[in-house]
Amino acid sequence: MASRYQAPRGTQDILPEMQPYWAAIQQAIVEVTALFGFRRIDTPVFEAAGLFEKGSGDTTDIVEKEMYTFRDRGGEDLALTPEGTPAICRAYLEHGMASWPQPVRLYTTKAMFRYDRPQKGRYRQHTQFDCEVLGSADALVDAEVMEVLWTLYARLGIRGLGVRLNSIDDIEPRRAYIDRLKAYYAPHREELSEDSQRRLDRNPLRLLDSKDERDQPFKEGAPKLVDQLSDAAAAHHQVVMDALNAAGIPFVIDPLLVRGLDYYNRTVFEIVPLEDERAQSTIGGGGRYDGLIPLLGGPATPGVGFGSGIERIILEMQKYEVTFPETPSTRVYVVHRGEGSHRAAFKLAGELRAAGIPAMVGETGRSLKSQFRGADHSGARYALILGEDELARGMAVVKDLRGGGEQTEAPLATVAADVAARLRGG
RNA sequence: GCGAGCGUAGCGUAGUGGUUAGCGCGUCUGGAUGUGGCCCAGAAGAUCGAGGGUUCGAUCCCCUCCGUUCGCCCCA
Repeated sequence: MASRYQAPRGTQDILPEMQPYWAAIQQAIVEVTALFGFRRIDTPVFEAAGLFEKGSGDTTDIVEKEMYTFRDRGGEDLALTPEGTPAICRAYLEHGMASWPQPVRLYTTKAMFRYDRPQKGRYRQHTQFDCEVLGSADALVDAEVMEVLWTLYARLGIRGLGVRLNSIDDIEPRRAYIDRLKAYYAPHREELSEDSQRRLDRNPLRLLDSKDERDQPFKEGAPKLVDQLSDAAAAHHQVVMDALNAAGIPFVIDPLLVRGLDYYNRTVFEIVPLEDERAQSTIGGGGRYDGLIPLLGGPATPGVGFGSGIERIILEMQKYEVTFPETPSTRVYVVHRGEGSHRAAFKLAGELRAAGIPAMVGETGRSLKSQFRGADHSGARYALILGEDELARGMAVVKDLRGGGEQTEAPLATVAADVAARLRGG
């Protein structure tokens, strides 16, 4: 270990070689959101802890087990943002966006923090692309946000994805369903796994999602929410499916898809790599949350949106061997040697940059050989040589680093313009 | 939070209960004193993840911790 310090568990440095992925994704996000009429918003890295306790649900894993909370010097209870939706809803209310033309379409990319056991594709700090549409109850919008993600992934060269879709009805009818579900499982409580016994009390919908052997016998006979939706939710669900079909987005209904946040109603979805056994491979997921803004103290305002993890998007891109050509770190490399050459080299590099040409100067005092190696590694097209001889004559040598390395001379006063012209000419 | 695997220079790796822990890539320097990419040579770079224990002696055995990977939970 090179240092006694290392990046905190579950965090990572994004090194220069990985930056092209981030830049490409950022660029694609800008373009795709523009196609759908979204506007960017940025919210703070931390918020009042209560926003998530109230909004996300204080019995959800994200809030109960994974939230980074702290009390600041003024005694405020704050939390590093664990998920984006409540923060954007808070901003919607705070800035009176209800008086904007509805619906309001917002997106952001920002760091999210969850205190969880790290694995590949699961980090304590990860970056999420988030889209939210506030003020529309239209089922078409549910399909539309899925299409945003679908379009983005396609642009980035990710293939082999599928949408898992479900409807978990509205709050009231869901309550009735949960009662039926509990009634179904109650007689078998003792036969269930410990996890599922806990779920029976805390989050019964999760029972259907159990992977434990002991729970399997009961899953089949359990009532499925999606099969007995309220009329309104069923109609909504049908429109979502129709729209997805119309858009040519393949999906499967997954009656077991529940998602871990309390505020969802009706549509929930995840986008997953089809042939991936990994537990944490979901690259995007979201749903409708008509009850969230009222929960935060706002007026009845429907909403739908999603989050998608940039780190996981990159893993998928790498799986499909999406790569980026190495970009040269400079165009012109100024090699210099001898008494006072550093002044001329520095001045020349400045002239080049003023002309819009990336330029670097070799390390003072290093051998020409070493400086030329640096020029080679930099990917520069031209090396300019300022040695004792050249300076004495007021000249600079221009060496073409491509091909045979042919050299010509030009006056110091005009060499920058000369090289600029040659670069423009190709 | 639970279970399991892994942890040797920047990266990839070899190796052994006991003299200076090897190799490749990369980095730096040089190849008669002003020139890159190939080649050659040399150098730097590792308290063998950290701490403790067993032992005459541990990188190699045991424990704890840290990190990472896989599964569970959950999620992006």
